[in-house]
Amino acid sequence: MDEITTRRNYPILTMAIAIKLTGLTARQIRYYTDKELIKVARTPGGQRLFSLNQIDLLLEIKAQISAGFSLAETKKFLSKKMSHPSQNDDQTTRKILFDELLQSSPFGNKS
DNA sequence: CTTCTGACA
DNA sequence: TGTCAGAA
Repeated sequence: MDEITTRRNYPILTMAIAIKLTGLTARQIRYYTDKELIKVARTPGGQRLFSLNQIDLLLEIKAQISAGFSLAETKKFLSKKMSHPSQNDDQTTRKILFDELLQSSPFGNKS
């Protein structure tokens, strides 16, 4: 596991930040974490702390729920996602973004 | 002041 | 899910 991955798993983000970054309500975030859709870290005082990766998972949960999936289905979906990290790593993502750049015109034909 | 839990609508 | 109370 490289340093970047380790840092992206550092749990230091508060509820307030998670709310702003995901657009979800505190109620929803607590509900999802309680349902173990994702397991978050806690401060000695019991406050939830999220890592960048967990914020990302929250966004995926939001997308799944918005798409009409149940919590149970979303939970399975995330489990599968976790078991196939190679499908979503940086190299793959960068190639996708690069290919998209190649497809757009380099001559600013769109205003 | 912010977040947590449990509970009721 | 929203919201309220009481505690941390």
